[in-house]
Amino acid sequence: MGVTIKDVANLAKVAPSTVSRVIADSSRISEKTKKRVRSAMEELGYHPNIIARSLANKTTEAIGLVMPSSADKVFQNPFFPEVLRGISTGAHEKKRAIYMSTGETEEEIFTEVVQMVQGRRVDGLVLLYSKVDDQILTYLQEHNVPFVVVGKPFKHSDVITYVDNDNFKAGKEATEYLLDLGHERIAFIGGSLQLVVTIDRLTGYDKAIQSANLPYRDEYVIHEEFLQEGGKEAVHELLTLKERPTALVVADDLMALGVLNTLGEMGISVPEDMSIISFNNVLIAEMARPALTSVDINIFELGYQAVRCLIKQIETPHLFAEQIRVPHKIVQRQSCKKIK
Amino acid sequence: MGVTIKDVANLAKVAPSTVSRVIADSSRISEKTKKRVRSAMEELGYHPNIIARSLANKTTEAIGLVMPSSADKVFQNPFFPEVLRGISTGAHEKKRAIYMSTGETEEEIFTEVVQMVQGRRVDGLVLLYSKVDDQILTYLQEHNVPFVVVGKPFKHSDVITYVDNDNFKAGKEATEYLLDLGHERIAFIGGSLQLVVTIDRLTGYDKAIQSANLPYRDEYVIHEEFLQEGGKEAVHELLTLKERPTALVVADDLMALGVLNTLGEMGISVPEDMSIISFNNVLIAEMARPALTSVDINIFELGYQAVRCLIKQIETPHLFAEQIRVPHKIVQRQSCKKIK
DNA sequence: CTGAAAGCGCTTACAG
DNA sequence: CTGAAAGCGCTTACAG
Repeated sequence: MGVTIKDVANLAKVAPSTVSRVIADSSRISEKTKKRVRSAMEELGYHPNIIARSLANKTTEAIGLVMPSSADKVFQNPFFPEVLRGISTGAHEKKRAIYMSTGETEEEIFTEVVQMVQGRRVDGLVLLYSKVDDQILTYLQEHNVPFVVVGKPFKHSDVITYVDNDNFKAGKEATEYLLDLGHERIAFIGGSLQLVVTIDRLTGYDKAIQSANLPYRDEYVIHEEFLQEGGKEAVHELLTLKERPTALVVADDLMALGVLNTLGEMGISVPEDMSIISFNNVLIAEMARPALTSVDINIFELGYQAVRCLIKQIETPHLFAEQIRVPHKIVQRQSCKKIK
Repeated sequence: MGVTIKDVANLAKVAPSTVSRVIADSSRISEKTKKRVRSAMEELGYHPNIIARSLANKTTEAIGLVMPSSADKVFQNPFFPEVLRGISTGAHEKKRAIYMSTGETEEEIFTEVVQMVQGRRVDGLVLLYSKVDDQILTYLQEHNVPFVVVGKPFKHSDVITYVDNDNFKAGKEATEYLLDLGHERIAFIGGSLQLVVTIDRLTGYDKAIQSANLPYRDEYVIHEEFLQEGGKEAVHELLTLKERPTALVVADDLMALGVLNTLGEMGISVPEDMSIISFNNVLIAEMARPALTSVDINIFELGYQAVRCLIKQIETPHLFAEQIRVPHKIVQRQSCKKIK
């Protein structure tokens, strides 16, 4: 192990700098020497040391991925592999490698990001979440590191590049869908209020309720984790109410699955006694019984576009921030019904 | 951006080498100067350049992940995020970062691996699959790169470190489970025969069939992709037979889901007309209707142990190869029934 | 079109 | 316990 540019230079009888230029396919080198150098590389089985190159020219051809904290839980939600699939596809097209953080707590992840950035391991980052007070985002902004966020930044969204659905509109449409079916007691089950996606969808829900001249009910808005367990908790809370809702907007399929199972255990049948519309439209939405009507948010595309934007930013400095809206679409299945 | 060891050295009035030793917390430096240097680092907001360190000491604190080809498809199977969760947890415990390949074809992935290795981007690799003729594995062996495989290597398994279930036994037990229910016409639906996991489970199936003195039927063994589509194809093949099987051993839950859906479409009910036992025990096994009896192979643990072994190998050279068996367990649900 | 030299930011024998 | 110097394997002005 250890064929270097020098060995190639010796064999090809040129200077190391020439070899370097051949690797970069510089137009200033004659075809003849290029050939000679290349065959020397071939003969020796030379492969460039990317680390050394990175140090010299300050570029890594790698992008970093920042997961939300509690990665452990994140991986349980099918959103993640799907967005990763989009990211991976985009990175592959642009010949970039992916570098992943593995921290569990917010603090650890912050440290990792600093190390990625200052350690010059990556040329830029994609944040796989967007939350209200994010020290990581602030850090990246301050240090002028190229980054893009999947989701809408809470603040300064006009100067930050991001890829997102129109979650306000999606939340509104989902709610209107239930309103159109005649429901008037509609509850909202979302994730943490720290997550911008929750805020946006909730705002859309509010708007729809308000436009329909229905009373706003505090007790109809629940926040839990984007996991089955979260859905379960939410149902328990809602069913203690005197005036139970007849329909639910659930901000995540996995959560909706928990809702469904818990309702089932309690003998409440969907969609007869309760209508449900959820978000993401991952495989489990289709598999659930009844199959879930769900808002398809095009997760793959979110990841794919995020990487494209990031690489554009890395390649052309001082680019203006770019905002990309990925369209959504309600996919109707069997979890909603007209109210009697 | 750009505080270096030199800046720190100047401020602390020591040599750069001393700063370096303080970073490494060398015992040869007095507490007094350590303190001085550390406060200088603090004051300047110093963070080590990991790339430079890697170049100097030839270590990266990162591990590489090699996906099976067609990563695009792999990400659709819930096996992947779960094994990644284990890997991420293990990597995090040992403070290693994860580097992911993004290639689509075998050729591309091979190139990426060579670049990771020769480019010194990673200290070692984990292969997330095991197949019959794997040039990547051969390459890593030849170049003495630390690596571990999730799954059993086809050849030289005694000198390669790997983490796997006892898939022979698991395949045998799954088949015996059906035999015990009185089934005699049992088919096997597996993945590509290039994958060792398929071979092992199939061999176990064969063994069980043989031990039960049942005839071996070529037409009862089908190979498809580990996707829903694969399950669908398999069912279409099996149902053309004159003597249809009454039970199926399916080597993957996602595939089993495809089987289930296709049988449903054809009006064949599970478990009344057909029993199914599958593998992996991911969420969809539990969600399927009927819920699938599935062999839990402890995917998280496969990933977690793989990383632990890898890091052990990296840290202690010339270690003997290690083989780890992760236990499996049949989880009974509603997809199997005694034959009438 | 090509080469000699400096530099990227660290680490690590070697010397004292 | 600390420092001066060489080196890790590249790239890139500068010079010719």
